[in-house]
Amino acid sequence: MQEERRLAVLRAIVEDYVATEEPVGSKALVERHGLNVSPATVRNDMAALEDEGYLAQPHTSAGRVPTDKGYRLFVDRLTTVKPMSGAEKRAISTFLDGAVDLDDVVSRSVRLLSQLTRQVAVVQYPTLSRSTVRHVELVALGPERLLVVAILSTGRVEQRVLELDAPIDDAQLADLRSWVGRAATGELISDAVLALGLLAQAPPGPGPVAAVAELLVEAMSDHRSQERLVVGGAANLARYGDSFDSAVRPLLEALEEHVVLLRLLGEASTSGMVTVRIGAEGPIEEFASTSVVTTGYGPHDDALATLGIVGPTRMDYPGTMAAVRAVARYLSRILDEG
Amino acid sequence: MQEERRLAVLRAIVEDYVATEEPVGSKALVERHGLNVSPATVRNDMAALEDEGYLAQPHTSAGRVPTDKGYRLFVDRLTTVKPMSGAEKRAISTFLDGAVDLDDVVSRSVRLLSQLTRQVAVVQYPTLSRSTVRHVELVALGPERLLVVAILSTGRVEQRVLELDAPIDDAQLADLRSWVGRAATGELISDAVLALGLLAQAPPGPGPVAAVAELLVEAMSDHRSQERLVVGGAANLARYGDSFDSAVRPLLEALEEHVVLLRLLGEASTSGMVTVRIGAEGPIEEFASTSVVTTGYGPHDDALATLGIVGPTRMDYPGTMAAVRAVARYLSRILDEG
DNA sequence: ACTTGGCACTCGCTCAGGCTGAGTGCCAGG
DNA sequence: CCTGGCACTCAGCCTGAGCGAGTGCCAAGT
Repeated sequence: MQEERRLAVLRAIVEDYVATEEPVGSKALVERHGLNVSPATVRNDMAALEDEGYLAQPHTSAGRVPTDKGYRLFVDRLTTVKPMSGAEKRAISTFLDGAVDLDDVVSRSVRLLSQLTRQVAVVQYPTLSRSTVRHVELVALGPERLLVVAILSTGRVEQRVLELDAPIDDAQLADLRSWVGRAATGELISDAVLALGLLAQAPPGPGPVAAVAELLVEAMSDHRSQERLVVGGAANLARYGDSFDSAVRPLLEALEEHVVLLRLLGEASTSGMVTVRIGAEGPIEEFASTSVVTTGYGPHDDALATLGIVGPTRMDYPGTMAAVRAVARYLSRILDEG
Repeated sequence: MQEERRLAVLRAIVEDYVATEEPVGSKALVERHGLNVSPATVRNDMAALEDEGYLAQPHTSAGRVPTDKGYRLFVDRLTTVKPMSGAEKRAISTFLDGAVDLDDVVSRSVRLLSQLTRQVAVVQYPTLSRSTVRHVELVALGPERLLVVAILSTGRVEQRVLELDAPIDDAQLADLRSWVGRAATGELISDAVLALGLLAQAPPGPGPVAAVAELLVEAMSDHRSQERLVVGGAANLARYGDSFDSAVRPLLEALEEHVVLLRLLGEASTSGMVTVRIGAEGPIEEFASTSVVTTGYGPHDDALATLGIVGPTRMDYPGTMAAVRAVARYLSRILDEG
């Protein structure tokens, strides 16, 4: 079947181009891959693939290069997921198991991912929606100033200073403390927020409860932590040897704009699956000439947050996807335990 | 006096080279600056300066370029500090005044500094040595697990989980809490550590006090926060147009190695003064072809931490030094208030 | 003792022209 | 539908010439 062979040709071209970074010609193709046809045949196939938009020629009389559409087809239909090697698996687990707290876990993940893929890695902090409230502490900083500290099961600590309308004495504070503690401790954040809301509106509640509750809602709602993310391996951008000033600079700038990055990650946050966004498929123009490989992660295979890499469209998709998936899985497992 | 003119020539060469990025010749020099001598005279001076090691020639018949030694002399003797413009001052204060907490202050400072200097900015988190303990909270997570939370006057919260040797009951915990609170609350960190140390060794102290004290020492000692720093404006590295792969990549890598950066900042942390390390003057080879402009900052003009920029040796030293100093001052003032 | 104009020399940079070779498209035959 | 052959294209590389900015040195002027 010639259709099948064409796909094989496309696959071969993608693989060669990714490896050599040079337009690949018909002759080299049949030599390097075991295609049992002549270069002329391959040329015909190439011409057809070009007509359909999967390939392009940088110049007349140069080899072919995959287009974004070509990569898309490659990723969708021609990729066989290559499993991580045993050594790699071991490296991942030893690398991540040494982490001591959430910050450490995240920063290790970024480093790991960027080293594994040799691309720029981005890891979003896990949201708190699934974590529970371990403890809420109220500390009087002054007669009308209250420090509210919420300790969450992920090890994260959220804190706010609250200005009260009226002074509060020790007894009231103790009452407030025990009420809030009973309402929130051990609960899921969403439940704690709910309970505090009820508490604030119930008649026996003293004045500040409403304010405290509101503050907790704000502190615990995902904003803060969901906004946080870590970028690593920017040095890998240096491999964009050719188009530097034009390509790398805006990318570096975009990578420091965490808001943009969050949008990028948010775009395609499906759980379980690895998502690949190739070239201009996404809405963010700074990343129009890159590909983004992401996946969700979180305890219980519940996608709390997203992690992934940014790299040139010309990248090793199977390997990268495998690495992204593997890191996400290990990370999820660690969150499960912690 | 010809010695004076030579210095003027050196200054002019540095200024021109910084502006144009091209070796500067004798003719262009006398034209652009108001030197009332002929090109030939300037050539003689240049030759002399080259003999003394302040200038170098990229090629036999090209203009002159300052050497590291030349920049050194320029910075030490030829720099007139250019004050920030009113607009710049206003920009700085409005930019920094909007910050809501310490993290925000630091990240805004980095952005500001990198935009002002168009270089890579590095800001170290302020150490805690001058801050006081606002509150210490002990929370029982289980019979033998204790969460220790220290709230510091900077707004920073340090927390650790402590595994006890023996179970502790509520009464003991309350005792411990009040002892620790009395010993530490309101004190400078160093004093608190001292007091806790005494408490731990005193006969009436219950078992865990020693452990708690030790933990607090560790948590409050500068390690954690002093290790933290933020880097921004890496995109400015893209202006290293020429030597890219060779120069930028290792730099980007080094910038992610915070340990290395801390060493770099620590090297020259004098308070008040702006320190300039040019080229290979420092011990870190990754930065041998860059200059580092740093200064200390902190409340009460007390250098708690260091901040600065990393850029090519060919940089606008007066402007950069002014910007670094200005940001450090505003930052110090903000820490004073907060 | 400096400064200056003049002059010969160096050498990196740019541009045009020619060659090479990889790669293509097409066609006719199997 | 595949294949071998053939003419054609064109990017990349090399080369050589010419240009011009810049230098170093020297002899003359102040």
